Amino acid sequence: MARRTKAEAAATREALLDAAEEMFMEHGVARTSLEQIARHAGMTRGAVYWHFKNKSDVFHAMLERVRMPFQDLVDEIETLEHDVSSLEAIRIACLRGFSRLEQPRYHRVHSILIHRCEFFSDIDPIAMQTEIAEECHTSLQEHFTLASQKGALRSDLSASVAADLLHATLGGLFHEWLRNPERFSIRERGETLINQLLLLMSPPPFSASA
Amino acid sequence: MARRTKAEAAATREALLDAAEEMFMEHGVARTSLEQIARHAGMTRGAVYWHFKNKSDVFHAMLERVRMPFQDLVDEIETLEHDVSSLEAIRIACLRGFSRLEQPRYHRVHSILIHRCEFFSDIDPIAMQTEIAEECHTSLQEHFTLASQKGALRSDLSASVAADLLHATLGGLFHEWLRNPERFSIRERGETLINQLLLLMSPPPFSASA
DNA sequence: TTCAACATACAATCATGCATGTATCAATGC
DNA sequence: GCATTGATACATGCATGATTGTATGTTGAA
Repeated sequence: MARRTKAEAAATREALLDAAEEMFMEHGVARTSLEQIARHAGMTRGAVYWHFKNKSDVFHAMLERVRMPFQDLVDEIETLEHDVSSLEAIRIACLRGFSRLEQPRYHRVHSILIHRCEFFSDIDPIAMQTEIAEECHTSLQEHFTLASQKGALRSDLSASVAADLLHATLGGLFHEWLRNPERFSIRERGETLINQLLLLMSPPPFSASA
Repeated sequence: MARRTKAEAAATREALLDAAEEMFMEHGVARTSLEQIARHAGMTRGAVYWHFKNKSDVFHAMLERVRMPFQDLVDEIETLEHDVSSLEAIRIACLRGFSRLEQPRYHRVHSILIHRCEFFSDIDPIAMQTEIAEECHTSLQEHFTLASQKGALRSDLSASVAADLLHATLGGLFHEWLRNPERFSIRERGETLINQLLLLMSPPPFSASA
């Protein structure tokens, strides 16, 4: 085989990334060779080196296919429905996030990023995780601050601590689920936990808060 | 050099494990060769292959040096001080755990387990993480059940959900800290979060609970 | 006819496992 | 008390296999 049409070339690129996903997932990034990826996609290493610089480049490209900033999830909701409270927006954004995570591709790539790769050459998964976490944390911070100003938080709970708490809970749930996704649905347990936590954070129904 | 005394041999074994810790931490498990470990300990691969079967064996031995079941932390407290409430025991156990994590060796080994190793040959870090997490979760479950029976929980909060919540929070905090340990003290932020969360979980001071 | 999109071939680098050395400690015999 | 001996605690050397990067083919589309 040789020169294909542009569309075909793009298709093999995607196929290579699909293959990389599956092999990374199954054997880990370090123990997956470019040969394995190529063969699993029905190609040779030549194709890989044509489309990508090296393994790191494949990895980056793979990650690029799944990005979901937390803020985007919130924005989406706020443009969709205008009159939701701050806490409710956060709540729904979390649920949306859970749903996305259960999609195979998102699930797999995050699992690879968290559990199946060490840093190698010019890739630093910790930095990537940090970036994702930070974006989420900042967004939570802002929305809890807003919620606090609106009196939607218990008076003995600061916006900052509330953000830290929810962020930690989300992170913990995320990791717990990624470790053994078949044990429970992150949508279901996630909803339970978030509902409960936000309920605990809300001001008591009949009590004058400061 | 050749045959040393037993004590000396044991010392080189420890030195090899120390070296392994540092190299794993710095370069990741997969990218660390036994040669590197040996050299960093001032030995050759001969010493490594004498004391250990292979890299997996080194890894296992390294992990064996840091074990801290959550239940042990609780037991320790309950034998130390008798009349602490269930929630208070949980609280103190968490704080103890945070303190241990800040010790360099615990910190390093957990960081390696979480961030610096993929599965390889007969080692499955995910299974190990699961084991640790499960032990902690079970223990929390029991203690929250006890607390609930004693009326130490809000009436609208089940022991099961409470355990899940705290467990998720602990896990999230743990991962967040491990990612960037220099950003904050897990003891300090941990204490703040746990205090706040347990406070939210406690029954309101003047209100008849069912 | 040219160049994009691959396949193939090749050299070089490592890491691993084992086989084999070797020096010293410790026990034993005398 | 001392020589002998055997096993211990390593060091060294070698063969093997796996991967990587690149250089060089090859074919079909435009």
